[in-house]
This record gives sequence, structure tokens and C-alpha cells, in this order.
Amino acid sequence: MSTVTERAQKAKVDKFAARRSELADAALSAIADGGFARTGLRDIAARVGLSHGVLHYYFRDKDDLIAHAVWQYKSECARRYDPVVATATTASELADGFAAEMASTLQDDADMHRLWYDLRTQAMYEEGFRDTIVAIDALLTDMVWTVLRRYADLAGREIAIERDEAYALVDGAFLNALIAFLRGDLDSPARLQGTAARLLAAVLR
Amino acid sequence: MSTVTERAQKAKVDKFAARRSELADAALSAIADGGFARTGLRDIAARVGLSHGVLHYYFRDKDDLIAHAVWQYKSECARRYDPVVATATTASELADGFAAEMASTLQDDADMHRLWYDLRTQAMYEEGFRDTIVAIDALLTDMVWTVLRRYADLAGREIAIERDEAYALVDGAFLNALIAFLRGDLDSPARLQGTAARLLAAVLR
DNA sequence: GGATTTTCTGGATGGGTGTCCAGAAACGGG
DNA sequence: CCCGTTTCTGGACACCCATCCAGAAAATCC
Repeated sequence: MSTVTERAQKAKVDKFAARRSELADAALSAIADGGFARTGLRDIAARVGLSHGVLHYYFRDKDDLIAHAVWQYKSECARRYDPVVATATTASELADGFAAEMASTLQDDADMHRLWYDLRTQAMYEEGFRDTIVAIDALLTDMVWTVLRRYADLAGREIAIERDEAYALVDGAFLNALIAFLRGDLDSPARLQGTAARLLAAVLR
Repeated sequence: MSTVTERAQKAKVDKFAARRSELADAALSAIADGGFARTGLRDIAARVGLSHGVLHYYFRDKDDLIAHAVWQYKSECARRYDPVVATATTASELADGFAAEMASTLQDDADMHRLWYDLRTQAMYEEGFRDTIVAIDALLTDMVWTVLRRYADLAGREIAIERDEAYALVDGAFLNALIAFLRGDLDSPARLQGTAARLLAAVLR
């Protein structure tokens, strides 16, 4: 096979992938607005000015589309705390940075987080995109654990909690702050910031 | 008005209320099985061998039915820990009783709890039964706070956490244990039991 | 510039939904 | 036993859904 056709193939694949990505983004924002159950493929396609039929050209079915969409967003989202882990030089600096980041993503991306919890809940019933949800959950657990380990390192203390427990507590604090925020409690992000910072300190021994 | 017609009126009202309650129960178990989005009024009615039309005789609409159903179940559920609070004579007895109760309801009523989280998530999008969800959330927050106050009393220590924070952490631990359990992790209830007991101790100062 | 492949359209299909309602059936007081 | 009320039925309605697909349009290749 000649080099030129190889390039052509690659360009073709890239274009296909780009379209997929664009459609996944559209799906993401559409479902973030209305919720999984109330958002149809027509709503999604309308976001990019296309007919609903295209979606089946790029994705096997609705579950496939949703899986790609949520993965695309959330797998990057799990890396949100990498900078603060990499740059913090003291325990309290890390705690503050972590807490501030949580508070700001709660405020800025509330709809996306709501979507995440919606999909995770739906995955308790149907196995359509369950694998993707499980994979993201693992990513987030890793993320929390990484932060916590670095925090313990900087503090020179031991972690007094299990990996999954740590995620469960952080997740619970975040979810309940999100619910409060969506119910109109504008102070919720600020309170979450305090909770998150104190939580880190409380789980060391 | 004569006594006899008063009695008759009351019997009529009671019968109506009993039917409502029965239908709400049917709705509960149907939706617990399939999830809110995938359960229709026909499915619910079929559980009690009735036609779907009858639901609109007893309830205004689907949201009204769901609100009654989840309230009927969950408002009683929030009293589940009353006995242990009333009878425990030491802090560790209370903590153990609380933790054991959580673990056992996780194991026995997993579907119902899944339903609760489903409805709470849907209430983030639609206001249909949001008021009921908020009321139940308040009940559960009260419950956690009552347990924690009694625990602090018995331990002779202070609570180092806010009311809503306490609920958020317990809820997070429970929800994540539920997810693990539904994904096939049979040890999850046992682990939750440990987490819950340690959590109580950790939030005192 | 013609042929071929990729991309997209929008209608058809079969199914589901909540709601409403006319009328049948069961009930119960007199 | 009759008659009014309560309870229930199941069809009609308008709407929404995911999926499939024949064929139009656009892009690409030679």
C-alpha cells in the first residue's frame, strides 16, 4: 500500500472520529439539559443541525452514543486535579487547591455533574452503558486516592481509610452539594469547599 | 347528621385511602423493579390486576402517584433507627446498632434504595414530585443528625461537623455501597457496616 | 468529469407513553 | 329489589421514541 493512500485512510478515519466526537458533544449538552430519559435522538441531532438518522451512521445505538459522550467528558474531568497534585508543596496547599477546584467545578459544570449522576443511576437498571460508567467510577476513585496519598505524604501522616471509602465520602459530599446548589442554594459551593478541605484532614490518623 | 351516616362516610373514606395505599405500594414495587423511566402506568396497574385507567381515579397524575408511593415507603424508613437510638446505653452500642441497621437495609431493600436514588435524581430535572423528595431528604437529614447527637451525648464529646455534612457523608457511604452491592459485590454490606461505625467516631472532636 | 464511496436525509415501522372519558359493573342505603 | 353512587374498564387520542433503510447529496478518487 502506498504512502499516499495510507495518508488518505488516516484522514478519513480522523474525519470520522471528529464527527463522532462532535456528535458526542452535542449528545452531552442535550442530555445535560433535559436528562437521559427525556432526551431523544432528534433533540441531539438538532443541536448540530443534522437529521436524526446520522446518529445511526456514527453510533450503533443510543447507548453507544451516550457511552462515548460521557466517557469523552468525564475521563478528562478525572484529570482536573492533576495540576494541583503536581504543584502543591504543602499539605494545606494541596487541600485548599483540591477543595477550591471541587467548588468551582460544582458551580461551573453543575449540569454536567447532574448528568453524570443521572447516567450512573440509570446504569443501576440497564447494562447498556454500564461498563463505561464503571470505568469512569474507577477513574474517579483513582483520582481521589491519588490526591489523598499525596496529601498524606505532604502531611507526613497515614491514611486511615480505604480507597473506596475515600471516594464514597468525597462523592457524597459533592453530590449533596450539587443537589443543594440545583435547589437554589448558592452558598453550596463555598460550603463544599470547606467540607472537602476538612474531610481530607479528618481521614488521616 | 346521624351517627350512622357519619360512620358510613368514614368507612368510605377509609376504603378510598386503603385503595390508594395499595396502588401506591404496587407503584413502588413496579418502579423499584424497572426504574422510573421504564415503568408505565399499565405495568403498575397490572401488579394489582386492575386496568390502567383506575390510577387516574385515585391519583391526579403519574407524579402524584409516585409522590405518594415514595413518601409512604421512605417516611417510615426514616424511623428505622429510632429503636436503636432509644435503647442504646453506650456510644459503641449505638454505633454498632446504627451500622448494623444500615448494612441490613442495604442488603434487604436494595431495590427500594435504588428507586429512592433514581427518584431523587429525576427530581433534579423535573419538579413533578420534587417537593416530596425534598421533604424526605429533610427527614433523612434529621434522622442522621438525631443519631449523631445521641452518639455524641453518649460519648461525652462534641460534634465536629455540620448537619448537612453529616447526612452527605452517610448518604455517600450508603449510595456507593449500594452501587457496589448491585454490581455484585456481596461483601459491600459488611464493609458499609464498618465504614458507618468508624464514620460516627471520626466526626466527633 | 465521470464513477465510486462517504455522508446524510427524512419517511416508515412498530412500539411505547400519559391522559381522558363514555359506559359497564359492583356496591350499598332505603 | 331498586336506584343512586362508587368503582373500574378498556378503547381513543395525541404524542414521543429508537431503529431501519432506500435513496439523495456531497465528497473523493482516478
